[in-house]
Amino acid sequence: MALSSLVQTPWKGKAKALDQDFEDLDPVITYRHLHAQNLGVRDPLRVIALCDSDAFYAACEMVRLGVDKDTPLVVLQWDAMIAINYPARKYGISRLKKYNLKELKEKHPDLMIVHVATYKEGEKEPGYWDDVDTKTHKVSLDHYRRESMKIAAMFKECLPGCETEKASIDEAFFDFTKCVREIILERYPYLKQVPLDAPDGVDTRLPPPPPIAWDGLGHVIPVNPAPAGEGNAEGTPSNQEASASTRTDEASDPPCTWHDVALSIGAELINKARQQVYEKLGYSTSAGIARNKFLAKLTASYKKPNSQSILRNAAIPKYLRPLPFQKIRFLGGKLGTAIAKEFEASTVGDLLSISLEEMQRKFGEDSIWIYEVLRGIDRSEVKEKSAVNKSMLASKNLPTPITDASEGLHWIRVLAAELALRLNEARETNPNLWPKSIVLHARRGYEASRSKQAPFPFTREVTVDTIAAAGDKLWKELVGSELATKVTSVQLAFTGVEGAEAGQRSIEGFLTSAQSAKRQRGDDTDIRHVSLDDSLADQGNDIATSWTNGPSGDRSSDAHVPSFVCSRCGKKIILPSTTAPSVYEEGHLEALRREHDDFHFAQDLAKESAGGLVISGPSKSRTGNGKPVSGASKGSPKKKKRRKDAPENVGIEKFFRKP
DNA sequence: GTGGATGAG
DNA sequence: CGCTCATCCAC
Repeated sequence: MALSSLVQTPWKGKAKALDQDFEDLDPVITYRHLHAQNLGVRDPLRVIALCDSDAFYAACEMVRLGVDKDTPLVVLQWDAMIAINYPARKYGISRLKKYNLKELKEKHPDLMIVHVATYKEGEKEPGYWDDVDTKTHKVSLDHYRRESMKIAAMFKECLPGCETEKASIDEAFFDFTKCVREIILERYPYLKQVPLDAPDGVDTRLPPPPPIAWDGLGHVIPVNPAPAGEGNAEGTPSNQEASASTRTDEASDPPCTWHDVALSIGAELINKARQQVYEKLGYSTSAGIARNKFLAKLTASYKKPNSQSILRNAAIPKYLRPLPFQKIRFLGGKLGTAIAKEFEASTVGDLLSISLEEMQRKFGEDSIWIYEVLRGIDRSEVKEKSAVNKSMLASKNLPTPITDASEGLHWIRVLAAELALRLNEARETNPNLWPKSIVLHARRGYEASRSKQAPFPFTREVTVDTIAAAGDKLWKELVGSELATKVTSVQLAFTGVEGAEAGQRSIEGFLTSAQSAKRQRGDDTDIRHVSLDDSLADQGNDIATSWTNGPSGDRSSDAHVPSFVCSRCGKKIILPSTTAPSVYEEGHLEALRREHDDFHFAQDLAKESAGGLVISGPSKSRTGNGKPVSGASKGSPKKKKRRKDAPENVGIEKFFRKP
């Protein structure tokens, strides 16, 4: 019944109000809008894309194994399926169910079943083994992380000048607004000048846009979707990319706008990039193109795999209304559940009757974000993220809880080995990367997990031993002297991982100059060649650490107090005797010396860099644009506190423990 | 800075 | 499901 009132002819008269709940979907676009440089999130020609990799982990394994694209393949982690590629989904295999692998193989002889790579006791690097066992192995996701970086790099290469934000291991956002604007001006040069007879000067509405050839650009989500049960809804195979043209009520679609032109150009751009990624790297992807991030994300899932979809503004109302709102980013968790309960709602349409005031009364000031999102508005920006993750976590769940104290130390060592490998690999491209602190989490039975953390001093050579020693110390603080039993989960993490993020050349040039300067000085503070930890580092996960006296001269004349004198600053460095002796603490003097050396090294770096190299401090993410608060506090909603901005650059000394 | 909670994938 | 990552907040 309401249908007839919705099927109107919006292009008749002023093209306004496509739907009374959704304003702002057909704004007047003027020459001023087109020529403006920084309209940001309010730009009426904004174009955002979200691209994600189809069944990413499974795709990684397919590429690694070089199998045909139609090969059904699943990825296991112990006996759970963590990825199922699309060919395998045709067998009805789903993520949740547990499978008897024998039966599964018998039923589908061509199904490839791959277990993720694992670290194995005694092996230095993760690998693919036949005898995976959760009691002795630890999962490694390194391969996926590396492939993810390759894909991200290729997207950036294919899309120069586009803002990109890697949102997770398998997806990224792109802001095409700027490049699209340039292309529009190139293709339609008559828009460069405001016509002399324009009634309102730069504020004159743009002339009608040219017709859009959607062919090959993806699925254009229909403005008036076919009723459920007929037509090609999701899942129906279709070779045609744009499917709207077969419908009889096509005529009721409103005419295209300049924003639709912009979307179609965005679709061209992402399409080319996706093709490159597929051809060069072998990964199929799905993309969504829309006016903002949350809609782009939603749109990407319209048709998968290996496809892309476009959501015109005009299609937003009917696309959103029936959508279960808990599918929207940030409404999938407790907040979404609370909203569903509070208003007895399940779809976006159910919530459109809730006024902003009521929403805010129940869920706080910030829920204006929710109010807007339900109406297709999202002001969050596509923000370039640092290439390096700020934290690095290695964790292990223990199916059989720890019964012996030594087991905890064993797992810490395995986790430390992984962290060492990962940090050092990251340092290959970002040499002076370091974590501000190290954190150990442990959980007993089903209790909440507890954690302890400590600063992690800068050292150029990060070894298993350095990390394990720090981990062991935290372990003692965490579980104390009481017997470590019933521990069901151990996590070791680096946090505050950062370093120089300036251009690669400047970093390298800088390092070599610093090092050659050092060589010229004839400094002998570099003791890496006699480092105890270095000799141990080659032994993989071996725990054995027998105490050997350092090379002669390592100790001062005082035989009772382990110490040394720095040749650069003359300072006597004494090993603090605050902790009880332990096999894991025997390398401490060496560690201290290296640390002290690294202190000088970094000071040199800081001095010589003066303007060249930027050591970035923690940069605050601004929250003034209506973004959701992801870490919502439980209980009654709190008002958001505006925190003061931290200074952009933090002195390098902050990151060092004073020697 | 520390430790916990929430959310996404 | 197990393993990650990020961000926020009270302390």
